[in-house]
Amino acid sequence: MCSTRTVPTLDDVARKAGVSTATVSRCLNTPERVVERTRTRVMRAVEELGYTPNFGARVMAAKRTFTIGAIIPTMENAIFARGLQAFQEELHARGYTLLVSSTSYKPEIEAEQVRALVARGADGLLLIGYARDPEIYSYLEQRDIPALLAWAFIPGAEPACIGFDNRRSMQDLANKVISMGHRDIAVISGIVEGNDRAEGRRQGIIDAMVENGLAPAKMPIVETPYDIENGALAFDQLMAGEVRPTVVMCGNDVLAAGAMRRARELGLSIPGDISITGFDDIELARILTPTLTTVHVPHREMGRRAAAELVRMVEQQSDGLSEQLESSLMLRESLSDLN
Amino acid sequence: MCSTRTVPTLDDVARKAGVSTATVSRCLNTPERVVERTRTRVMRAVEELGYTPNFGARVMAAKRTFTIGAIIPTMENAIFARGLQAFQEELHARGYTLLVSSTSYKPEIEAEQVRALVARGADGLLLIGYARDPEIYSYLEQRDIPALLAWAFIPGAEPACIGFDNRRSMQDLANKVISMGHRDIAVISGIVEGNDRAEGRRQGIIDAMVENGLAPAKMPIVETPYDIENGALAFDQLMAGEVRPTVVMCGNDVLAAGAMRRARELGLSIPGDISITGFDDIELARILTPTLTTVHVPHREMGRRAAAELVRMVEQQSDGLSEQLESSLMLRESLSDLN
DNA sequence: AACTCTATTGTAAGCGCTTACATTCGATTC
DNA sequence: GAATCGAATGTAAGCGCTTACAATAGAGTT
Repeated sequence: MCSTRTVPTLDDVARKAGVSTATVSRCLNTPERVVERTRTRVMRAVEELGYTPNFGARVMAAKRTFTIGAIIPTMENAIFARGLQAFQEELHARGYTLLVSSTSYKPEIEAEQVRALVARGADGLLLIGYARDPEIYSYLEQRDIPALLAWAFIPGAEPACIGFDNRRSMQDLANKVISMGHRDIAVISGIVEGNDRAEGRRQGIIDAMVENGLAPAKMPIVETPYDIENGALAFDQLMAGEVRPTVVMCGNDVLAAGAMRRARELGLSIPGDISITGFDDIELARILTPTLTTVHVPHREMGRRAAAELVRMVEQQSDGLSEQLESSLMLRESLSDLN
Repeated sequence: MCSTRTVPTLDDVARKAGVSTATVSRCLNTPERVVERTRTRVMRAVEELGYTPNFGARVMAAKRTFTIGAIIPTMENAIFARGLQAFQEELHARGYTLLVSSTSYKPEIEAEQVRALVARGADGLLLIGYARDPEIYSYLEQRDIPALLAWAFIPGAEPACIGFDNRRSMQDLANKVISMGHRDIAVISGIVEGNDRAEGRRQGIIDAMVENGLAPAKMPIVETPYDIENGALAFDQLMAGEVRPTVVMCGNDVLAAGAMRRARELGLSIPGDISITGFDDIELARILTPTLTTVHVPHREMGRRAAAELVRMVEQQSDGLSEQLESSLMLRESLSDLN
């Protein structure tokens, strides 16, 4: 009750309970190896002192923390939020704590964050996508820290990944768009450098064009950071081009929302004057007017599975098993059928 | 290059550079106390070995981590995202690392997360709002860990807070609504228990009614967790009531988005048939159709200032100075003037 | 040249915990 | 009652780092 302002240690507990520090430690870590009578005595001392183990010391001595780290490009938009929430819930259910940190899409910060998390004792790491400084991978390998990649899928890749094929998914959507009679496609892509997901999505559109005998070289592409405002700006640029596209395919829903806002501001009707598509199927997609045609990604599922697999890796029950999830097309109002 | 699979320690570096461990430690922590010639030699050894300090050991010996922890109710919606991003950026600029963890709005998890973060060496903590188990506060006090509360403002409160007056802000909006001729107000509130912000906002509406001679007792209120789907459901409930409201005031923008979606699904025009208001002014508010009338909260500003103040507290330059930020009304299309 | 004094470096004692190994304790068996 | 054996507990050696204090080296002084 009275705050002594000095943090109790294992020793204090041991002294108070009249046992050795080893016994206290065992009560905390392997209670079944301590006889009930002593255990309750020790636990009472723990309670009364308000003792909490010193984590640093614990890590140093035991090398296990039950902490998983996740490094995401940004917390600012909803793309990762839902998957991460599921990831966290699943980890919690398995007795692990999640610590999250973000890079603001700056690759040079990522290495720093990885070190920070590892240094703070993360038993395993969740990273987004593949593209990153190879030193990060060798660092993790040297430290023997298991890592799992999410939001991407590349068969047979190392480290293991759980996600979907961004390229293929976007290609499916583009095929659909083309089948609906669209020929003049414009693209608002996320920044491709250092972002394999954005790259894959852009490439998927090109694949579809080639597949359908269209010339991808002429296709206008604006590359811009993922946020609403930039989506709007990019839309402006596209409208300033020579050929007015019949559809603007966006690298994600956030860009699409920005594009839609600007279209409306310019007095263009969607999908009457121009169609717009997104990617991710975040909640946004269903509350926009018109509702957004996009690619649905099973974020929660991905988060949950990633948690399960990463825990398995940390506990040495798996070397990292990649898993591909299926995305699906969500055809909604923002895409018109020209046929 | 060749991974030895054994992590180098201070000792290894010292041996390789032909100096004592103390000198290596000094090179890393107080380089100005080491003469240049030795320093470069040591640094080369560090490089070649790929040495990174063991954090646990460091914390244990030095008791400083340059880590700040933040515990937020959820990562899943955008309410905290922007402020947190700003918080993180500002911390980074000051040489601190941010670790985030979320409670999924479950109060009982919060204590656990606080311990987890403190145990992992957080020098200071950012928490959201006031309402929480008092034990958390006494725990932090005992450990002497500075904490700062954000997203709320209560003058003279302890610990210090940086935020805005939720109650007063919502009252301002409600006054505006009433001044536009609305008398039949319905409310979709967030869960009030354990959430002082939701509580304050709801209360602010009541204040305004009283102030304007309306009877708050008759006002229909639905209380529901903050998410789009629940906003939609709550809207249904409200529409099933006896008196059809002319306006639905929502506890935040996310609930408002859900309400708007459902209104549209029911064929109601906004604001023709019914007005809707939100709170927070997240990006969503401007891309909804119609655009959402809401209360603008300076999230980035709040994040930045919180970071600055918390660092000051951690570095003992402040005992925690509360700061009130101003919110402002954003009058947009979703609210109609009945006059 | 002998002597101060300061800047640099080294020595070694922890920080709080886990765990291998040693010891003790009881119960069981003969 | 002595011997045996497994379970419970204690002892103590680290884990990798920081830092107070001690030792040493150089630079100035006289």
